[in-house]
Amino acid sequence: MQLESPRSPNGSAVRQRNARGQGDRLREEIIDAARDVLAETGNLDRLTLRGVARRVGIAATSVYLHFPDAEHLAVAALEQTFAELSAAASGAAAEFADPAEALLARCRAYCQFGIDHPGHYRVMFHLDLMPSLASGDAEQTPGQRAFRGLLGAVEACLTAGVGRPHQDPNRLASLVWATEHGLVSARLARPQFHWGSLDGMVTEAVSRLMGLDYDVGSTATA
Amino acid sequence: MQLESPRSPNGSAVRQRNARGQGDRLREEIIDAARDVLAETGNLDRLTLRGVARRVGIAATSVYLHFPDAEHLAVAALEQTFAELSAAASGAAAEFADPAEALLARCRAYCQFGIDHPGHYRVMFHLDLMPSLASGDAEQTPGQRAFRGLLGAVEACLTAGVGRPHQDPNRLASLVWATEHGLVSARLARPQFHWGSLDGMVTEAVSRLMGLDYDVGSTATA
DNA sequence: TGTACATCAGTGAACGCGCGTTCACTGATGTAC
DNA sequence: TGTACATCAGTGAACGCGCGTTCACTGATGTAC
Repeated sequence: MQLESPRSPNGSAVRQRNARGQGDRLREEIIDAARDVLAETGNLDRLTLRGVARRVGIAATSVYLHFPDAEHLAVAALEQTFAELSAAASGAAAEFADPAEALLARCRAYCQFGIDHPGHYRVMFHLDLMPSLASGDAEQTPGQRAFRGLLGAVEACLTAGVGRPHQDPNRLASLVWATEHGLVSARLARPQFHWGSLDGMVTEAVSRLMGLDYDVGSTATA
Repeated sequence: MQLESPRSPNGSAVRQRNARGQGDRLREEIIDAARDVLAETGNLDRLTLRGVARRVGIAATSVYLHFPDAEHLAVAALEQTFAELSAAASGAAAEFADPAEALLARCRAYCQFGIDHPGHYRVMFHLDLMPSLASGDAEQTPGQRAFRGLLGAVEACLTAGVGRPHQDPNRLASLVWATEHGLVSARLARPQFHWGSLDGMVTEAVSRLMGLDYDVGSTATA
Protein backbone atom coordinates (compact mmCIF):
# COMPACT_ATOMS: atom_id res chain seq x y z
CA MET A 1 0.00 0.00 0.00
CA GLN A 2 1.33 3.33 -1.16
CA LEU A 3 1.28 6.47 0.91
CA GLU A 4 -0.21 9.36 -1.01
CA SER A 5 0.97 12.88 -0.55
CA PRO A 6 -1.84 14.98 0.90
CA ARG A 7 -4.30 16.50 -1.56
CA SER A 8 -6.91 19.19 -1.18
CA PRO A 9 -10.48 18.63 -2.37
CA ASN A 10 -9.72 20.25 -5.75
CA GLY A 11 -6.87 17.87 -6.39
CA SER A 12 -3.94 20.25 -6.03
CA ALA A 13 -1.17 19.57 -3.56
CA VAL A 14 -1.78 20.59 0.03
CA ARG A 15 0.73 23.05 1.37
CA GLN A 16 1.61 23.71 4.91
CA ARG A 17 1.98 27.34 5.79
CA ASN A 18 5.50 28.70 6.10
CA ALA A 19 6.91 29.43 9.51
CA ARG A 20 6.94 32.96 10.77
CA GLY A 21 9.68 34.93 9.05
CA GLN A 22 9.74 32.55 6.08
CA GLY A 23 6.97 34.25 4.12
CA ASP A 24 9.32 34.90 1.22
CA ARG A 25 9.46 31.20 0.49
CA LEU A 26 6.01 31.42 -1.00
CA ARG A 27 7.31 34.09 -3.37
CA GLU A 28 9.82 31.61 -4.75
CA GLU A 29 7.19 28.90 -5.08
CA ILE A 30 4.95 31.29 -7.02
CA ILE A 31 7.79 32.25 -9.35
CA ASP A 32 8.61 28.59 -9.96
CA ALA A 33 5.00 27.82 -10.81
CA ALA A 34 4.84 30.83 -13.13
CA ARG A 35 7.98 29.64 -14.89
CA ASP A 36 6.40 26.23 -15.36
CA VAL A 37 3.35 27.83 -16.96
CA LEU A 38 5.48 29.95 -19.29
CA ALA A 39 7.62 26.96 -20.24
CA GLU A 40 4.55 24.89 -21.06
CA THR A 41 2.54 27.49 -22.93
CA GLY A 42 5.15 29.88 -24.36
CA ASN A 43 2.44 32.47 -24.00
CA LEU A 44 2.23 35.36 -21.59
CA ASP A 45 -1.55 35.53 -21.88
CA ARG A 46 -1.85 32.06 -20.43
CA LEU A 47 -0.13 33.13 -17.23
CA THR A 48 -3.03 33.80 -14.86
CA LEU A 49 -2.95 34.49 -11.16
CA ARG A 50 -5.57 31.84 -10.51
CA GLY A 51 -3.73 29.27 -12.59
CA VAL A 52 -0.48 29.89 -10.77
CA ALA A 53 -2.18 29.79 -7.38
CA ARG A 54 -3.79 26.47 -8.29
CA ARG A 55 -0.38 25.01 -9.15
CA VAL A 56 1.18 26.18 -5.93
CA GLY A 57 -1.80 24.96 -3.92
CA ILE A 58 -2.74 28.31 -2.39
CA ALA A 59 -5.71 30.65 -2.54
CA ALA A 60 -5.76 32.96 -5.55
CA THR A 61 -5.60 35.96 -3.27
CA SER A 62 -2.34 34.83 -1.73
CA VAL A 63 -0.48 35.78 -4.91
CA TYR A 64 -1.23 39.42 -4.09
CA LEU A 65 0.86 39.11 -0.96
CA HIS A 66 3.94 39.08 -3.21
CA PHE A 67 2.98 40.49 -6.63
CA PRO A 68 0.63 43.35 -7.51
CA ASP A 69 -0.36 41.73 -10.81
CA ALA A 70 0.52 39.06 -13.36
CA GLU A 71 2.91 41.30 -15.27
CA HIS A 72 5.20 41.84 -12.29
CA LEU A 73 5.12 38.11 -11.69
CA ALA A 74 6.07 37.45 -15.32
CA VAL A 75 8.99 39.85 -15.10
CA ALA A 76 10.27 38.15 -11.96
CA ALA A 77 9.96 34.77 -13.65
CA LEU A 78 11.68 35.89 -16.85
CA GLU A 79 14.57 37.56 -15.05
CA GLN A 80 15.70 34.16 -13.85
CA THR A 81 15.54 32.72 -17.34
CA PHE A 82 17.46 35.63 -18.83
CA ALA A 83 20.14 35.09 -16.22
CA GLU A 84 20.32 31.40 -17.12
CA LEU A 85 20.58 32.19 -20.82
CA SER A 86 23.42 34.65 -20.20
CA ALA A 87 25.17 32.16 -17.97
CA ALA A 88 24.86 29.37 -20.55
CA ALA A 89 26.33 31.57 -23.27
CA SER A 90 29.16 32.99 -21.15
CA GLY A 91 29.94 29.63 -19.66
CA ALA A 92 30.36 28.05 -23.09
CA ALA A 93 32.53 30.95 -24.25
CA ALA A 94 34.77 30.74 -21.20
CA GLU A 95 36.12 27.36 -22.30
CA PHE A 96 37.97 28.84 -25.24
CA ALA A 97 40.96 31.15 -25.30
CA ASP A 98 40.73 31.87 -29.04
CA PRO A 99 38.22 34.70 -29.51
CA ALA A 100 36.67 33.21 -32.66
CA GLU A 101 36.18 29.83 -31.01
CA ALA A 102 34.78 31.56 -27.94
CA LEU A 103 32.32 33.58 -30.03
CA LEU A 104 31.13 30.54 -31.94
CA ALA A 105 30.73 28.52 -28.74
CA ARG A 106 28.77 31.37 -27.18
CA CYS A 107 26.42 31.56 -30.14
CA ARG A 108 25.89 27.81 -30.27
CA ALA A 109 25.12 27.77 -26.56
CA TYR A 110 22.68 30.65 -26.93
CA CYS A 111 20.79 28.88 -29.70
CA GLN A 112 20.84 25.54 -27.96
CA PHE A 113 19.37 27.16 -24.86
CA GLY A 114 16.54 28.57 -26.96
CA ILE A 115 15.77 25.22 -28.53
CA ASP A 116 15.96 23.49 -25.15
CA HIS A 117 13.59 26.01 -23.54
CA PRO A 118 11.16 26.82 -26.33
CA GLY A 119 8.35 28.15 -24.15
CA HIS A 120 10.61 30.45 -22.21
CA TYR A 121 12.43 31.62 -25.31
CA ARG A 122 9.21 32.51 -27.06
CA VAL A 123 7.95 34.53 -24.12
CA MET A 124 11.27 36.31 -23.65
CA PHE A 125 11.38 37.61 -27.19
CA HIS A 126 7.83 37.74 -28.39
CA LEU A 127 7.08 41.13 -26.93
CA ASP A 128 9.02 43.66 -24.98
CA LEU A 129 7.49 43.37 -21.52
CA MET A 130 9.82 45.58 -19.64
CA PRO A 131 8.92 49.09 -20.86
CA SER A 132 5.71 49.12 -18.84
CA LEU A 133 7.76 48.47 -15.73
CA ALA A 134 10.90 50.35 -16.75
CA SER A 135 12.09 52.84 -14.18
CA GLY A 136 13.84 55.11 -16.67
CA ASP A 137 16.92 52.94 -16.76
CA ALA A 138 16.58 51.20 -20.12
CA GLU A 139 20.23 50.10 -20.09
CA GLN A 140 19.63 47.70 -17.24
CA THR A 141 17.17 45.26 -18.78
CA PRO A 142 18.36 41.66 -18.59
CA GLY A 143 18.38 41.47 -22.38
CA GLN A 144 20.77 44.42 -22.56
CA ARG A 145 23.14 42.75 -20.15
CA ALA A 146 23.13 39.61 -22.27
CA PHE A 147 23.80 41.64 -25.39
CA ARG A 148 26.83 43.28 -23.82
CA GLY A 149 28.34 39.84 -23.35
CA LEU A 150 27.99 39.16 -27.05
CA LEU A 151 29.30 42.61 -27.92
CA GLY A 152 32.39 41.95 -25.84
CA ALA A 153 32.99 38.68 -27.68
CA VAL A 154 32.66 40.38 -31.07
CA GLU A 155 35.00 43.17 -30.02
CA ALA A 156 37.53 40.62 -28.83
CA CYS A 157 37.57 39.12 -32.32
CA LEU A 158 37.97 42.49 -33.97
CA THR A 159 40.78 43.72 -31.73
CA ALA A 160 42.56 40.37 -32.06
CA GLY A 161 42.40 40.80 -35.84
CA VAL A 162 40.42 37.58 -36.19
CA GLY A 163 37.97 37.66 -39.06
CA ARG A 164 37.23 40.48 -41.43
CA PRO A 165 37.69 44.01 -40.04
CA HIS A 166 34.58 46.05 -39.32
CA GLN A 167 34.20 49.69 -38.35
CA ASP A 168 31.18 49.28 -36.09
CA PRO A 169 31.38 46.48 -33.49
CA ASN A 170 27.98 47.39 -32.14
CA ARG A 171 26.36 46.95 -35.52
CA LEU A 172 28.19 43.70 -36.16
CA ALA A 173 27.12 42.33 -32.79
CA SER A 174 23.53 43.36 -33.54
CA LEU A 175 23.72 41.43 -36.79
CA VAL A 176 25.05 38.38 -35.00
CA TRP A 177 22.39 38.59 -32.33
CA ALA A 178 19.56 39.05 -34.82
CA THR A 179 20.87 36.08 -36.77
CA GLU A 180 21.16 33.72 -33.84
CA HIS A 181 17.75 34.87 -32.67
CA GLY A 182 16.39 34.13 -36.12
CA LEU A 183 17.92 30.66 -36.16
CA VAL A 184 16.16 29.84 -32.88
CA SER A 185 12.93 31.66 -33.53
CA ALA A 186 12.45 30.22 -37.01
CA ARG A 187 12.94 26.68 -35.73
CA LEU A 188 10.46 27.22 -32.92
CA ALA A 189 7.94 28.76 -35.31
CA ARG A 190 8.26 26.02 -37.94
CA PRO A 191 9.15 22.76 -36.24
CA GLN A 192 7.98 20.77 -39.26
CA PHE A 193 10.44 22.42 -41.59
CA HIS A 194 13.43 20.33 -42.62
CA TRP A 195 16.14 22.13 -40.66
CA GLY A 196 19.62 20.69 -40.61
CA SER A 197 21.95 20.57 -37.63
CA LEU A 198 21.54 23.57 -35.36
CA ASP A 199 25.21 23.78 -34.43
CA GLY A 200 26.21 23.57 -38.07
CA MET A 201 23.93 26.37 -39.14
CA VAL A 202 24.95 28.64 -36.27
CA THR A 203 28.61 28.06 -36.99
CA GLU A 204 28.19 28.71 -40.68
CA ALA A 205 26.07 31.82 -40.26
CA VAL A 206 28.25 33.45 -37.62
CA SER A 207 31.47 32.54 -39.44
CA ARG A 208 30.22 34.21 -42.57
CA LEU A 209 28.91 37.29 -40.81
CA MET A 210 32.21 37.73 -38.97
CA GLY A 211 34.24 36.83 -42.04
CA LEU A 212 36.13 34.25 -40.02
CA ASP A 213 37.32 32.48 -43.17
CA TYR A 214 38.10 35.80 -44.80
CA ASP A 215 41.78 34.95 -45.32
CA VAL A 216 41.18 31.31 -46.12
CA GLY A 217 39.01 31.56 -49.20
CA SER A 218 37.80 27.99 -49.02
CA THR A 219 34.81 26.99 -51.14
CA ALA A 220 32.42 26.05 -48.36
CA THR A 221 32.24 25.49 -44.64
CA ALA A 222 31.18 22.12 -43.28
CA MET B 1 -25.33 69.51 -38.43
CA GLN B 2 -23.57 66.25 -39.22
CA LEU B 3 -25.31 63.09 -40.28
CA GLU B 4 -24.22 60.18 -38.16
CA SER B 5 -23.91 56.72 -39.57
CA PRO B 6 -26.40 54.47 -37.82
CA ARG B 7 -25.34 52.87 -34.56
CA SER B 8 -26.74 50.02 -32.59
CA PRO B 9 -27.43 50.42 -28.85
CA ASN B 10 -24.04 48.93 -27.97
CA GLY B 11 -22.20 51.49 -30.08
CA SER B 12 -21.06 49.27 -32.90
CA ALA B 13 -21.98 50.05 -36.48
CA VAL B 14 -25.36 48.87 -37.70
CA ARG B 15 -25.24 46.52 -40.63
CA GLN B 16 -27.89 45.81 -43.10
CA ARG B 17 -28.29 42.21 -43.98
CA ASN B 18 -26.81 41.01 -47.25
CA ALA B 19 -29.12 40.30 -50.16
CA ARG B 20 -30.06 36.77 -50.92
CA GLY B 21 -27.16 34.95 -52.55
CA GLN B 22 -24.64 37.44 -51.13
CA GLY B 23 -24.13 35.62 -47.85
CA ASP B 24 -20.42 35.16 -48.55
CA ARG B 25 -19.89 38.89 -48.20
CA LEU B 26 -20.19 38.50 -44.46
CA ARG B 27 -17.38 35.99 -44.58
CA GLU B 28 -15.10 38.63 -46.05
CA GLU B 29 -16.17 41.19 -43.47
CA ILE B 30 -15.41 38.74 -40.68
CA ILE B 31 -11.97 38.01 -42.10
CA ASP B 32 -11.23 41.72 -42.42
CA ALA B 33 -12.23 42.33 -38.81
CA ALA B 34 -10.12 39.39 -37.68
CA ARG B 35 -7.14 40.78 -39.58
CA ASP B 36 -7.63 44.11 -37.84
CA VAL B 37 -7.60 42.42 -34.46
CA LEU B 38 -4.44 40.48 -35.30
CA ALA B 39 -2.76 43.62 -36.64
CA GLU B 40 -3.57 45.55 -33.49
CA THR B 41 -2.75 42.90 -30.92
CA GLY B 42 -0.14 40.71 -32.60
CA ASN B 43 -1.61 37.96 -30.47
CA LEU B 44 -3.69 34.99 -31.50
CA ASP B 45 -5.20 34.64 -28.04
CA ARG B 46 -6.79 38.05 -28.38
CA LEU B 47 -8.74 36.94 -31.43
CA THR B 48 -12.16 36.05 -30.01
CA LEU B 49 -15.34 35.24 -31.87
CA ARG B 50 -17.29 37.72 -29.80
CA GLY B 51 -14.74 40.47 -30.33
CA VAL B 52 -14.75 39.96 -34.08
CA ALA B 53 -18.55 39.86 -34.18
CA ARG B 54 -18.68 43.12 -32.23
CA ARG B 55 -16.40 44.79 -34.77
CA VAL B 56 -18.43 43.61 -37.70
CA GLY B 57 -21.68 44.58 -36.00
CA ILE B 58 -23.29 41.15 -36.00
CA ALA B 59 -24.43 38.65 -33.40
CA ALA B 60 -21.69 36.43 -32.01
CA THR B 61 -23.46 33.37 -33.34
CA SER B 62 -23.33 34.66 -36.91
CA VAL B 63 -19.61 33.91 -37.07
CA TYR B 64 -20.51 30.22 -36.92
CA LEU B 65 -22.28 30.55 -40.23
CA HIS B 66 -18.84 30.80 -41.86
CA PHE B 67 -16.22 29.45 -39.44
CA PRO B 68 -16.40 26.49 -37.06
CA ASP B 69 -14.05 28.15 -34.56
CA ALA B 70 -11.54 30.94 -34.03
CA GLU B 71 -8.62 28.89 -35.30
CA HIS B 72 -10.13 28.39 -38.74
CA LEU B 73 -10.88 32.09 -38.84
CA ALA B 74 -7.28 32.89 -37.92
CA VAL B 75 -5.97 30.66 -40.68
CA ALA B 76 -8.22 32.32 -43.24
CA ALA B 77 -7.05 35.74 -42.05
CA LEU B 78 -3.37 34.79 -42.08
CA GLU B 79 -3.51 33.24 -45.52
CA GLN B 80 -4.21 36.65 -47.00
CA THR B 81 -1.28 38.17 -45.16
CA PHE B 82 1.06 35.40 -46.24
CA ALA B 83 0.00 36.01 -49.81
CA GLU B 84 0.70 39.73 -49.43
CA LEU B 85 4.12 39.05 -47.93
CA SER B 86 5.01 36.73 -50.80
CA ALA B 87 3.77 39.24 -53.33
CA ALA B 88 5.76 42.08 -51.76
CA ALA B 89 8.95 40.01 -51.82
CA SER B 90 8.49 38.67 -55.35
CA GLY B 91 7.40 42.05 -56.66
CA ALA B 92 10.54 43.72 -55.36
CA ALA B 93 12.72 40.96 -56.81
CA ALA B 94 11.08 41.20 -60.22
CA GLU B 95 12.52 44.66 -60.78
CA PHE B 96 16.06 43.36 -61.08
CA ALA B 97 17.62 41.19 -63.72
CA ASP B 98 20.83 40.59 -61.80
CA PRO B 99 20.19 37.64 -59.46
CA ALA B 100 22.16 39.13 -56.56
CA GLU B 101 20.33 42.44 -56.80
CA ALA B 102 17.06 40.56 -57.06
CA LEU B 103 17.82 38.47 -53.97
CA LEU B 104 18.82 41.51 -51.93
CA ALA B 105 15.71 43.42 -53.02
CA ARG B 106 13.55 40.43 -52.14
CA CYS B 107 15.05 40.21 -48.66
CA ARG B 108 14.74 43.93 -48.03
CA ALA B 109 11.10 43.86 -49.10
CA TYR B 110 10.41 40.85 -46.86
CA CYS B 111 11.88 42.60 -43.84
CA GLN B 112 10.21 45.92 -44.61
CA PHE B 113 6.87 44.12 -44.82
CA GLY B 114 7.45 42.64 -41.37
CA ILE B 115 8.31 46.00 -39.86
CA ASP B 116 5.35 47.64 -41.56
CA HIS B 117 2.94 44.96 -40.31
CA PRO B 118 4.28 44.10 -36.87
CA GLY B 119 1.11 42.58 -35.48
CA HIS B 120 0.57 40.32 -38.44
CA TYR B 121 4.22 39.34 -38.62
CA ARG B 122 4.28 38.35 -34.97
CA VAL B 123 1.21 36.17 -35.33
CA MET B 124 2.44 34.53 -38.53
CA PHE B 125 5.68 33.36 -36.98
CA HIS B 126 5.06 33.09 -33.29
CA LEU B 127 3.59 29.63 -33.43
CA ASP B 128 2.89 27.13 -36.10
CA LEU B 129 -0.88 27.27 -36.43
CA MET B 130 -1.31 25.11 -39.41
CA PRO B 131 -0.48 21.61 -38.15
CA SER B 132 -3.78 21.35 -36.28
CA LEU B 133 -5.57 22.01 -39.55
CA ALA B 134 -3.10 20.31 -41.87
CA SER B 135 -4.67 17.79 -44.20
CA GLY B 136 -1.56 15.70 -44.67
CA ASP B 137 -0.14 18.05 -47.26
CA ALA B 138 2.56 19.85 -45.28
CA GLU B 139 4.19 21.13 -48.47
CA GLN B 140 1.28 23.41 -49.22
CA THR B 141 1.35 25.80 -46.25
CA PRO B 142 1.55 29.45 -47.31
CA GLY B 143 4.89 29.76 -45.52
CA GLN B 144 6.31 26.92 -47.61
CA ARG B 145 5.22 28.60 -50.80
CA ALA B 146 6.94 31.82 -49.72
CA PHE B 147 10.10 29.91 -48.89
CA ARG B 148 10.23 28.36 -52.34
CA GLY B 149 10.34 31.87 -53.81
CA LEU B 150 13.42 32.60 -51.72
CA LEU B 151 14.96 29.25 -52.56
CA GLY B 152 14.55 30.01 -56.25
CA ALA B 153 16.31 33.35 -55.83
CA VAL B 154 19.20 31.74 -53.96
CA GLU B 155 19.52 29.03 -56.60
CA ALA B 156 19.54 31.68 -59.33
CA CYS B 157 22.57 33.28 -57.68
CA LEU B 158 24.37 29.97 -57.34
CA THR B 159 23.78 28.81 -60.90
CA ALA B 160 24.76 32.25 -62.23
CA GLY B 161 28.02 31.91 -60.33
CA VAL B 162 27.24 35.05 -58.32
CA GLY B 163 28.64 34.94 -54.80
CA ARG B 164 30.50 32.16 -53.12
CA PRO B 165 29.68 28.61 -54.26
CA HIS B 166 27.67 26.41 -51.92
CA GLN B 167 26.79 22.73 -52.15
CA ASP B 168 23.37 22.92 -50.56
CA PRO B 169 21.04 25.64 -51.88
CA ASN B 170 18.28 24.53 -49.54
CA ARG B 171 20.47 24.99 -46.53
CA LEU B 172 21.76 28.34 -47.73
CA ALA B 173 18.21 29.56 -48.35
CA SER B 174 17.24 28.38 -44.86
CA LEU B 175 20.09 30.40 -43.44
CA VAL B 176 19.01 33.47 -45.36
CA TRP B 177 15.42 33.04 -44.29
CA ALA B 178 16.30 32.53 -40.62
CA THR B 179 18.49 35.61 -40.78
CA GLU B 180 15.93 37.90 -42.34
CA HIS B 181 13.35 36.55 -39.94
CA GLY B 182 15.71 37.33 -37.07
CA LEU B 183 16.30 40.86 -38.31
CA VAL B 184 12.55 41.50 -38.29
CA SER B 185 11.68 39.55 -35.19
CA ALA B 186 14.45 41.06 -33.07
CA ARG B 187 13.38 44.58 -34.00
CA LEU B 188 9.78 43.84 -33.16
CA ALA B 189 10.76 42.26 -29.86
CA ARG B 190 13.10 45.08 -28.83
CA PRO B 191 11.86 48.33 -30.34
CA GLN B 192 13.87 50.36 -27.81
CA PHE B 193 17.16 48.88 -28.91
CA HIS B 194 19.36 51.15 -30.99
CA TRP B 195 19.03 49.43 -34.35
CA GLY B 196 20.56 51.05 -37.39
CA SER B 197 19.02 51.18 -40.86
CA LEU B 198 16.98 48.10 -41.67
CA ASP B 199 17.90 48.05 -45.35
CA GLY B 200 21.57 48.41 -44.50
CA MET B 201 21.54 45.52 -42.06
CA VAL B 202 19.61 43.23 -44.39
CA THR B 203 21.94 44.00 -47.26
CA GLU B 204 25.04 43.44 -45.17
CA ALA B 205 23.80 40.21 -43.59
CA VAL B 206 22.59 38.61 -46.81
CA SER B 207 25.66 39.74 -48.75
CA ARG B 208 27.93 38.09 -46.22
CA LEU B 209 25.90 34.90 -45.99
CA MET B 210 25.87 34.57 -49.77
CA GLY B 211 29.48 35.66 -50.10
CA LEU B 212 28.47 38.26 -52.64
CA ASP B 213 31.72 40.16 -52.15
CA TYR B 214 33.68 36.92 -52.17
CA ASP B 215 35.78 37.95 -55.18
CA VAL B 216 36.04 41.59 -54.19
CA GLY B 217 37.81 41.30 -50.86
CA SER B 218 36.96 44.83 -49.72
CA THR B 219 37.42 45.69 -46.03
CA ALA B 220 33.80 46.42 -45.18
CA THR B 221 30.40 46.94 -46.74
CA ALA B 222 28.61 50.27 -46.33
C1' DT C 1 -52.49 36.13 -60.58
C1' DG C 2 -52.41 34.06 -56.01
C1' DT C 3 -50.63 31.45 -52.47
C1' DA C 4 -48.14 27.98 -49.94
C1' DC C 5 -43.69 26.62 -49.02
C1' DA C 6 -38.50 26.55 -48.94
C1' DT C 7 -34.48 28.86 -48.40
C1' DC C 8 -31.38 32.32 -46.97
C1' DA C 9 -29.15 35.45 -43.78
C1' DG C 10 -28.99 36.06 -39.91
C1' DT C 11 -30.75 37.06 -34.29
C1' DG C 12 -31.28 36.79 -29.08
C1' DA C 13 -31.47 34.60 -24.81
C1' DA C 14 -29.30 31.53 -22.02
C1' DC C 15 -25.78 28.29 -20.02
C1' DG C 16 -21.58 27.45 -17.52
C1' DC C 17 -16.63 28.67 -17.13
C1' DG C 18 -12.35 30.95 -15.63
C1' DC C 19 -10.74 35.19 -14.74
C1' DG C 20 -9.10 39.61 -11.75
C1' DT C 21 -10.11 41.87 -7.79
C1' DT C 22 -12.40 43.28 -3.18
C1' DC C 23 -13.28 42.48 1.41
C1' DA C 24 -13.50 40.83 5.86
C1' DC C 25 -11.68 37.15 8.21
C1' DT C 26 -8.56 33.25 10.67
C1' DG C 27 -5.33 31.08 13.43
C1' DA C 28 -0.66 30.42 14.82
C1' DT C 29 3.35 32.64 16.80
C1' DG C 30 6.00 35.99 18.83
C1' DT C 31 6.57 40.17 22.24
C1' DA C 32 5.79 43.87 25.86
C1' DC C 33 4.68 44.42 30.33
C1' DT D 1 4.81 33.44 35.17
C1' DG D 2 0.75 35.07 32.96
C1' DT D 3 -1.77 37.63 29.68
C1' DA D 4 -3.00 41.03 26.37
C1' DC D 5 -1.77 42.52 22.04
C1' DA D 6 0.63 42.75 17.47
C1' DT D 7 2.16 40.57 13.63
C1' DC D 8 2.58 37.22 10.17
C1' DA D 9 1.00 34.03 6.64
C1' DG D 10 -2.28 33.26 4.64
C1' DT D 11 -8.00 31.96 3.48
C1' DG D 12 -12.85 31.99 1.48
C1' DA D 13 -16.83 34.00 -0.33
C1' DA D 14 -18.44 37.10 -3.46
C1' DC D 15 -18.71 40.47 -7.37
C1' DG D 16 -18.98 41.46 -12.26
C1' DC D 17 -16.90 40.52 -16.82
C1' DG D 18 -16.04 38.43 -21.35
C1' DC D 19 -15.82 34.24 -23.34
C1' DG D 20 -17.43 29.85 -26.35
C1' DT D 21 -21.27 27.40 -27.45
C1' DT D 22 -26.33 25.71 -27.69
C1' DC D 23 -30.84 26.32 -29.06
C1' DA D 24 -34.96 27.80 -30.92
C1' DC D 25 -36.38 31.54 -33.50
C1' DT D 26 -37.27 35.57 -37.23
C1' DG D 27 -38.27 37.90 -41.27
C1' DA D 28 -37.29 38.84 -46.00
C1' DT D 29 -37.03 36.83 -50.56
C1' DG D 30 -37.46 33.61 -54.02
C1' DT D 31 -40.08 29.46 -56.37
C1' DA D 32 -43.50 25.71 -57.61
C1' DC D 33 -47.95 25.08 -58.81
